[in-house]
Amino acid sequence: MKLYLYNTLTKQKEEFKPLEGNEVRIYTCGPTVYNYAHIGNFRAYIFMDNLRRVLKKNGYTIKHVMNITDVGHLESDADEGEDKMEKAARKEKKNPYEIAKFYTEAFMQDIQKLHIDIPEIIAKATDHIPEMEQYVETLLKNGYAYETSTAIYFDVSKLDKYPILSNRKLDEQIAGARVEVDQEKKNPYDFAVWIKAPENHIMKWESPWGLSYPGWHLECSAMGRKYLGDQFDIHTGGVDHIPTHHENEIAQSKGATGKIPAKRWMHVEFLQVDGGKMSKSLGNTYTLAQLQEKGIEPLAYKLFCYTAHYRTKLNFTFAGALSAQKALNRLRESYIKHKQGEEVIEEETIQNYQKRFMEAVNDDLNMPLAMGVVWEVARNEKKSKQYAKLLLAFDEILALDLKNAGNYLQEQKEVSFPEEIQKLIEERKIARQNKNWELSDQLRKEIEEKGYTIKDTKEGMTVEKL
RNA sequence: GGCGAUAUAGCCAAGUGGUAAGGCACGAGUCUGCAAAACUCUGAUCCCCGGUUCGAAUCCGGGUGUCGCCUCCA
Repeated sequence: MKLYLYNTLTKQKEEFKPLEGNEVRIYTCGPTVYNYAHIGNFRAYIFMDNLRRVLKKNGYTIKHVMNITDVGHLESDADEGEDKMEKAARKEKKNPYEIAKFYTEAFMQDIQKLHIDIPEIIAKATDHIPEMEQYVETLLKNGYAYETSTAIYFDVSKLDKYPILSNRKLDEQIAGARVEVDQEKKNPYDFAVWIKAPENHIMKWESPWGLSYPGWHLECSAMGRKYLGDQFDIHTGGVDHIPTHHENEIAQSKGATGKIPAKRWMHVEFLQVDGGKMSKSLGNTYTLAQLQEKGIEPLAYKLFCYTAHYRTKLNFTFAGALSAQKALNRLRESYIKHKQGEEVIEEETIQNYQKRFMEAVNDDLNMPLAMGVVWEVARNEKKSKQYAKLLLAFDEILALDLKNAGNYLQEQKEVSFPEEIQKLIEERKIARQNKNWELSDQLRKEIEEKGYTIKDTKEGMTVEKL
């Protein structure tokens, strides 16, 4: 079956073929570890995981690099402002390395909660300073960079075309630019690849240009090249990377190797919150922990992401996430029922579902369409072990940990109750045995008012915390 | 101001020329002492105007609305 993926570079879906053999080389722009990652960030990593899994399902092997930015990401693309790492360090009164370590670990834990596979290679920027330094030297040697009193700048005027990912017209942009242009820059859009460290800068390294630190774009170029070569298959990131970060990565690569580093560029659209933009100032950059506090599992958030295609904006609301949570539990229950089912389904029917599912995910990762197939199988009135198995096969891509569905449902039921509630439950059991419905209903009301929900089933009463 | 998206039932969202997937919510029914849960059933002609076509949600032109980017963010 053919696999189609959209390419930002050509603005169209293209049939996917690896550059070399059966191996797909991917680079993903990872987190800047100066704070907890928020659900918007995770939309991008869920996408990354979907991509990996779809490629694997199509029989490819993967060599995937994700960077951890622990230095050099300034507050502004205009090469000014503080380094984010140092700013966070000052705020938390720690050193930048402690900050990086702490938030990298937090990030990795969140990734695991979401059942996102960790890429084969995790590359920390601070572990690759020599490679970056070398990259700068290459750029200088090739005539694509120049030194000023404050930095080494990339000279965009040396390129045949800049920018190439977006349609910005630079002249018009400059007129409205709100940033001061560094007088030493040759062109307003030249960007710093290597920055000379001011006195009070904490993270800095000895180099031919004095104590300095790398520019943000440089790390991805240098590490991508080190692990994946001059040109690799796919480069992923968020749409916000298009106009600056990826544009500049391409510029750097053209300067150093003469090539565009990736054949294909894939970008995830933004997550919005309550119909508008997500930002720290609005206080709506929720973390996974904050979702969990409201009873939304990380995997429910993942399922929520599957309601929209990755190239469209997705509007997050708590109501929407809550319904995803319900849907997730329902999916788990459906799976369990199929697992216990005895119906025999024709192999052709199974294969047909399989085919429709694969066609959906192979069409530029159309998860909403794929979920349509998943639900058809899950809610099929014929309960069959074959369907259970099929759902597990789908889950190799969805990664909702369906095989442990029973455990999740069990956990939700096995919360321990305070003594007070326990007592009410027992009283109600007795009332029901005596068919004292009035008392039973009254007790149920009491229990529900204290935040629990009761279900009377054939097997007995179950109580869950809301 | 420039650039770019998008507009499908109450909400989320597939569908890119042939009589509108799916999820959530609502309503009805089955079940239940009652309820909840579960299960079954039920709903839209696709922002507006014009054009192309035997035929358009789907193509073209023009409006309008919303959102994003151009400044840090995935």
